[in-house]
Amino acid sequence: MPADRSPVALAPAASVESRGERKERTRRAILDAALDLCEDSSLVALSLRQVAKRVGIVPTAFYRHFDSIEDLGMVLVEESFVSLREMLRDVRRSDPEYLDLIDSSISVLHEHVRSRRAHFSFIARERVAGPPAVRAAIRHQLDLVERELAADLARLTAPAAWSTEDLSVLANLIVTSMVGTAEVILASRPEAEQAILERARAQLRMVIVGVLRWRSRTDR
Amino acid sequence: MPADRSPVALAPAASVESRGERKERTRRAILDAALDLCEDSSLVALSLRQVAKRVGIVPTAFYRHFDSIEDLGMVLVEESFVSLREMLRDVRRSDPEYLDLIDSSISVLHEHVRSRRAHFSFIARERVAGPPAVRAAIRHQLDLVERELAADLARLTAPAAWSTEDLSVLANLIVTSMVGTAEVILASRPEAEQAILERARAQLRMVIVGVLRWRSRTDR
DNA sequence: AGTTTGAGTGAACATATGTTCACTCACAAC
DNA sequence: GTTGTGAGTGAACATATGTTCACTCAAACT
Repeated sequence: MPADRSPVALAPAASVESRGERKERTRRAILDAALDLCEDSSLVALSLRQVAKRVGIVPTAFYRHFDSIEDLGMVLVEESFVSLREMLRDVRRSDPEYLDLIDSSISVLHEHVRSRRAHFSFIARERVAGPPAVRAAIRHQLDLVERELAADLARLTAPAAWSTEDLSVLANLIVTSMVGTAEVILASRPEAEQAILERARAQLRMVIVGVLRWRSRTDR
Repeated sequence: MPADRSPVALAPAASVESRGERKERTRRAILDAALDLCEDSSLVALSLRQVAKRVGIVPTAFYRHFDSIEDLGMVLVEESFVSLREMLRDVRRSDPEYLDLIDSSISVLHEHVRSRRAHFSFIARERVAGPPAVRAAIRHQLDLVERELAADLARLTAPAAWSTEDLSVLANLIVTSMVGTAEVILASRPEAEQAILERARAQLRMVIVGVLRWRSRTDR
């Protein structure tokens, strides 16, 4: 009875596959199952046996791929931040179709949150609720992102007008509101999504334009 | 052997107590134990037996007070928002000692997060990681707070300058950044706290002053 | 005084969990 | 063709979990 009524199982099974390919396939299946299962709880409430059952393997086989659920979690952090960085890459390439960089950023965010929903949900959730090591890893990654953004901003603004501290604060602000917006999008019912996006745009506009004008008027 | 090496147990045991007083005491002990235990995981990873052991009662006695852990969680939501509203009350009474309302708000936030740490931690965590019903309850409460803040802001600003939609967006922005700041304070090591507070102040100043000036310059 | 009530007990259950161990047996290397 | 490796198996374990049931026994009510 390997047939279990699980919506997310192993894989469509490629015709012929090498030993390594097979292993990679179940590894992916484990990661996907974990990502999916912890979406309505948390990594800390996820059991090894749950994911094994979902994947369609025996619990012990789990150990061939990961030492523990926490170990699995650390891999998911890496993976999720690959998704997040892909998003940042798209944000940086300012879409010429949009006049406003802020509006296009929200669109890109929305698009990526939709297509990589599980990853963004994972970051938002485990950032505050995950096992300590996972929490720390996520915070570290977010700090890195923040620093990169500060460097980007330094290139975009007049060097004299902004101190590195100011840039750092601004970068932190933007990253924080980005995470917040992602959370709101994730929590929103699909039909309310457009309204929420419009609101997010208005908010980001308020903040960024406000901060920029504030800064340009301040002497120090 | 009722003596268990648990740092948070039942209570110092009042001299003579009525039946109802006794019940209330263990009820409180259960709430406190749950609040404390789920701090480094989540409600979804909290077991009935854990809290029973911590309190020093037998697992079945738990049912005399709550139907389930989730039921307990709903009570903790109510309780935590009492703490949050106490903070808001203190924020509204703008401390005459401080010139700047923003600075004083951050101080009040800091003070309350310290004294009611478990409650704020609970809200921040379960908001995204709790059981669905708990998540929904927290979101609902935050929406209420947001609406009240919008009403406050309406009283504080020129009626013509701000549309209700704008006020709503601004209120949302302030609540969001309040939650974010609380999270940062909760996660910070004590010795870095002052620096973090200074940064939070700078950030809130940027945002609020920026938004205000932005708005006053906009015609529509 | 006698009776009722209900917080807390203790045993028992079915089930879920992490982890171990010896095993199979298809693929890869020789 | 023989051999070895290592992903996946299946049984077994000790322990943790939610929930039940019949119980105690002191405070509260009559």
